[in-house]
Parts: sequence; structure tokens; C-alpha cells
Amino acid sequence: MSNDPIINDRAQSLLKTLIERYIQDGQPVGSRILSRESGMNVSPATVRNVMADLEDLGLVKAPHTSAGRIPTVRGYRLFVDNLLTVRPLRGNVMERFRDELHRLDDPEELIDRVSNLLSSMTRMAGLVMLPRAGSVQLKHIEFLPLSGDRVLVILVVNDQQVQNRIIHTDRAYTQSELQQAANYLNSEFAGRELDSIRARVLQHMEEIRDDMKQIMQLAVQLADEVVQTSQTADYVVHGETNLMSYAEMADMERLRQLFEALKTKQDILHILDKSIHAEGMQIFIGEESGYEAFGECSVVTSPYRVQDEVVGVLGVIGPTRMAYDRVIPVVDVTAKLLGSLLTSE
Amino acid sequence: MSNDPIINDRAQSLLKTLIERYIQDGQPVGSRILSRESGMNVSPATVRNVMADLEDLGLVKAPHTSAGRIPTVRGYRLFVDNLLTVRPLRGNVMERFRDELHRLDDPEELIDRVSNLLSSMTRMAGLVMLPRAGSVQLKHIEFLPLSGDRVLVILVVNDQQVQNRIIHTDRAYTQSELQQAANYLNSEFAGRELDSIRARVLQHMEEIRDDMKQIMQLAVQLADEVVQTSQTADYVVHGETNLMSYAEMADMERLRQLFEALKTKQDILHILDKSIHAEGMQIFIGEESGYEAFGECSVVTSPYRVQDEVVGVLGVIGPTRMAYDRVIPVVDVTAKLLGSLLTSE
DNA sequence: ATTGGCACTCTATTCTGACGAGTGCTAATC
DNA sequence: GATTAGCACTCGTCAGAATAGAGTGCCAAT
Repeated sequence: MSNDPIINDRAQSLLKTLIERYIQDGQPVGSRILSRESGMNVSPATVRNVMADLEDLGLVKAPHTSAGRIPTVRGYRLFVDNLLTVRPLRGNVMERFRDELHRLDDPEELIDRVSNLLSSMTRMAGLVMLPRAGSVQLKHIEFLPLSGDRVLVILVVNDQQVQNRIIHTDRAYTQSELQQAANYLNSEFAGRELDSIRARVLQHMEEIRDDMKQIMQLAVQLADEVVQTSQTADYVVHGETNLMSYAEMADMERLRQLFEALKTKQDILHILDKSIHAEGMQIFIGEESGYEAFGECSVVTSPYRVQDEVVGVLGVIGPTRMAYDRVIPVVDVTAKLLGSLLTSE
Repeated sequence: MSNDPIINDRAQSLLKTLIERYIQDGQPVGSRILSRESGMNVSPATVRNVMADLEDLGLVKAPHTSAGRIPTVRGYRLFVDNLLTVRPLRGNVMERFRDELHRLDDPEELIDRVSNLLSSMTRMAGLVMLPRAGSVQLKHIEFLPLSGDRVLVILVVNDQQVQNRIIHTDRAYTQSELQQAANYLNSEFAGRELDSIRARVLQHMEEIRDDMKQIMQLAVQLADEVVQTSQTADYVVHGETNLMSYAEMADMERLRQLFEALKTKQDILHILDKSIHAEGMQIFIGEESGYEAFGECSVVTSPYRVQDEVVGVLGVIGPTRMAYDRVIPVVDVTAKLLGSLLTSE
């Protein structure tokens, strides 16, 4: 996909120090500083020549005639792909969190904490997609008559998730009628996939007692919904407000769009979704994500695995000018941590 | 509580037009404009004299020597308490929403929509506290054995709320053991309050079969938790991002604190809580709420009732300089709407 | 008690010039 | 041929000065 421009070692090295420097203090970097900082005996004039080349290649740009250079999106791209040296985390940092998070019973709570962890370690916003269930197996079903023609259906799936919904029937069913229907479904189908149950019930509809038909149909319909919902991706965000502290986010309209997106979830999910099928970490820099609203933002993601199978994605969102060398290992290690915590349950 | 300063009709009228004008366009209001706008034949010089009085009383202030006046918190207070003429909504506006929201089965969904409604009608952030249940009645209980020593407990309370939790037992219980326990609880206690069940089970503990004792204890413990959670207040916000469009919110640090508070919920809940026991609408202007972070914000709330009993609060939060005459009726009518929708279910 | 008039204050805007940072280009150098 | 020094030039920023406009406070007249 990328036609990496071919640039020599010196240019690469200069680009690297330029971006590192820019990430550090957010100011355009001039030739003098670069010549001094780079540690490779070159005069500012030479640096200027190199910079002109890099600018032609679209890797850096000058905000105005007599300012230093700042990286472009393409520059960042080249940087993270080829030039970056990540700083590994100190080994025991994650161990501490592992111990702390280990005791949690509730997976939702775990997700929540991990999102918090991401946000606090990076001082940006942490995103954790809920793990999707590979299959939806019926554990148990229960019908409870409510007042009038309403019936509460409780579905236990995958050993611990409980789903429930109210359905409206044509007539009021008695407790024992509903009990029969539930017994039938439980004895026939417990432990099987909702999808296959659906097919089977519909297929053998004629064998079902007339007065139960409607309740069965509604149950199937509910099962559909449950499969639907459990396949609908969702995520948890924390630390959005961290983003407000960055100077890059000063534009209110932009900021608003970003927060809107984080709340609406749709666009962000789309980005996370791109990452779920990727093997490893993904980094979306600036408009690469394809959304105008995230112009000044980058997203760093990593899929996480339960028993070697990818079940979700997590990551952070922050300003394009972020310390990639620190953020990348954090996201990486956190994904492994979450995976292992979910597996051990 | 308030020692309303005594000011004559003319001063009141001038204060009223001043605040109306300031709310309209956010600029300090000068004597000339006021003299023209007020419609009461007075010269700018007279107005200036009155303004000086009002300033002494702490009702208005001048941002600097030669600017017009803007209202202080006390000024707003006097305004909303005594001077405000609300604009009633056009009658059919709410009827439309009532029809639209009427079909919703799920009370959570309803709350969500109402919060959205508040936010979109006022272009500020809408808050709806979840209705608290007056009592928690057991409808049905169910135990499901999971792998190992874990048991899934499902509690249906108040006719349609389903709560569930995993408990850890000393040993693995069989399906039929659990069934017996559930049968016992259901036949004895369905329809009764969790609180009284708790007491009764503990009281008659010796009558319970030995091998069931632990499961009963855990069930009681869970019931405690459920009562606990159902008493823990919570709310739904929508349209937070609307707040970003106001010039008053330009200060990032303030904005950040505000968003933090909306997400953390604690402080906002505290404010809403003050309002739940009040008879009617409450308005917190600026620092009146007692929180520094909401300095430039006002909160307008109204309790809502189900069958004449207050079960929750809703409202909006926005800049102090808001169109109270429009916001107040919206909040008022929405509270009535939500109440009637919840009652009719 | 109200009003007109006037001096005064403060803000916002515009313009200016000086300064510094940094570039691009060219000619000299290695 | 690559590198470098030198120099003219551009642009942004800052401080200061000038100006206009809005609005006040106060005093004297009504």
C-alpha cells in the first residue's frame, strides 16, 4: 500500500531526530537545532538542503516561510513504521496491575479497569472493545408471566451472561403453560447454539402443540435479537477529558466532533473494527482513519486474544503528536494482559 | 434563606430588561440601550443612577469601568424567583413526543430518549435520574449451576427487572439441590419484599436443611446487594457536547472539570439529590450548587412522579446565561411527561 | 427626583517598527 | 560532486502608540 520514498540514512536519521524533537516540545524544528541535536557532524546549511528534499517528498512541512519544519502524516507514518525505537516497559509494572486485576469476578468490571489503566498510563483516552463471544450457546431459558399479555423471557447464554426481555403475546399464558414451554426448550436444546435452535424449532413447528406455537415463535424471535446484540460490537472509553489538556485540541468545533464520535461510538467502532482482523498492532495517524473529525488525532490499537483467538481490540486515542515510543508498548502489553486475564477465568 | 433586597418597581423592571437583554446577546448592557429598551420613559442618566444602586446591592456588576452591567448570581436569583415570565410551550409539542415515546417497552430506553429530548429542546445537556423503586419485591428466583463451585443466581424483582450475579459456594451443588432451594424461596416468598425475606430467612435458619444453609446465606447476601444497587442513584446524560458551543465554556480547565463531573456522576448526583425531596422545580445558579467546577453553569431540575410519588429527578445543565424562560417550561413539562409515561406502563 | 452635559476611563482595533528565527540561494571550499 | 559559509529575504511575534467607541460618574440645571 505504501510507496515508501527512498531516502538515505542521513535523511532518515535527521527525520527521526526532527520528529522526536517535535513530539517532545511541539515547536517547529529549525535547521540549527537539528544540526546540533542530531549528533552527526553536519552544518545547518546541509540540514536545510536535506529538509528541502524531505519537504518535496511530503514528509515534513513548514507552517510558514521562516519557521522550522514539522512532520506531516506521511512523515509520522515513515517514522512509526521504520524509524521508531520503542522503550520497553519496566517489567514489573504490568505485574502489579495483573495482581490487582486478577481478583475481579465480573468481566465488565475488568474491561472498565483496563480502559482506565490505558488512559492513566498514557494520559490520553483509553478504548477497550468488549470481547465478542464466538458462539452463543443456550444454557437455560425461563418464562415468567407478567400482568396482562406480557411475558418476561430470561435467557442464560454462554454460562454466565443473562439476557432478558419482555414479549407481548396474543393471550395471557398460565404459569404452567409457560413452564412446559421452558421445560421443552431446556431439555431439547440446552448447550446448543441459538442459531441452530432457531432453525430446528422453526423446522419442527408442526410438531409443537397449537397453543404453544406463538410462544415458541416469540422465543425464537428473541433468540434472534440476542444473537444480534451479542454480535453488536461495543466499547468502553475512559479518560476522554485527558484530551482536553492538549493544545492541539483547542479548536472547540473539532473537540466537539471528537467527543461526539466517542459518545456515538459508530465511527470509532468502525476504526476499531479495521483493527480486529489485523494480526498485530495498528496505528492510524491523523486523517488516515478516514474521518475528518479525527484530523489531529492518532489511534493506536492492538487486538487481544482469549485462548489464541482474537476476541476484541483495545487501544488509545490521542493527539497525532504523541509519544509513540511509550504508547505503543503500553497498548501492546495491556492487550496481552487483558487476554491472559480473560483466559484464566 | 434569602434576604431579598427591597427594590422598587422601576429598578426591578430595569433589572429584568437588563438580564433579558444580556441573556439574549451576552454583551454587557449599557445605560443607553436600557433606557431605550425598557419602554419606560427614563433617560440614560437615570438608568445609570439605578444601576449604581443595583450594583451596591450586588445584583449587577460591571466587568470594567466603562462597560455596561451584567447580572451577578444574586441578580439571576432575584430574576428567576420574582421577575421571570415563562413562555408556555405550544400545547401540541409535547403531545407529539408523548405519542412517539408511548410505544416503548423498555423503561431504560424511555429514560434515554427523554434525556435526549431535554438536550435537543434546550441545546444543553439533559439529565435524567433513573427512577428509584420504592420497594424491591421478589418476583422469582432461580439458581443455575455453573462449572466448579460457582452458581448463577437470577433474581426477578418488581415484575420486570432482572438482576443476576455469580456466587461462589463451598462445594458444587447439583441442579436438583438448587432447584429445591429455588422452589422453597419462590413458594414462600414470591411477591414479598426482599428486606423482609432477608429477615425471615435468617430468623428461620435452623429450620433449613443443613446442606442448603450456605446457599441460603449467599442468596440473602445477594438480595442485600440487589437492594443496595437498586437504591444507588444513577442518571443518564445526553448532549454534553452541546455545552462546548457556548462561549462561556471556552476555558478548557473549567470545561474539563465539568465533563469530568458529568462522567464521574458523584457531584452531579449530589446536586440532583438536593432536588428530589423538593416539591417542585429547583434552579441552581452558578456557584449556588456548591461546586467550584460549575461556576459558569446553572442546573434546572424537576422531580417526576409515578402515581403521585416522586421517584426521580430530571433536568438540564447549561451556562448560567441561559434562556430560563424557555428552559423552565421544557423541564417542567418533560417531568410531567415522563411521569405519566412511567405511570401508564 | 430627574435630566443633560462633560470629563474621564477603559477596551478594542489598527498600525508601526524592531527583533529574531529560519529559510533559499549562490559562491566558495573540500 | 558534496558540503559549507554567507547573505538577502520572509514571516511571525511582540511592544508601543494612536484612535475610536462605548459607557460611566458626577455636577449643575430643571
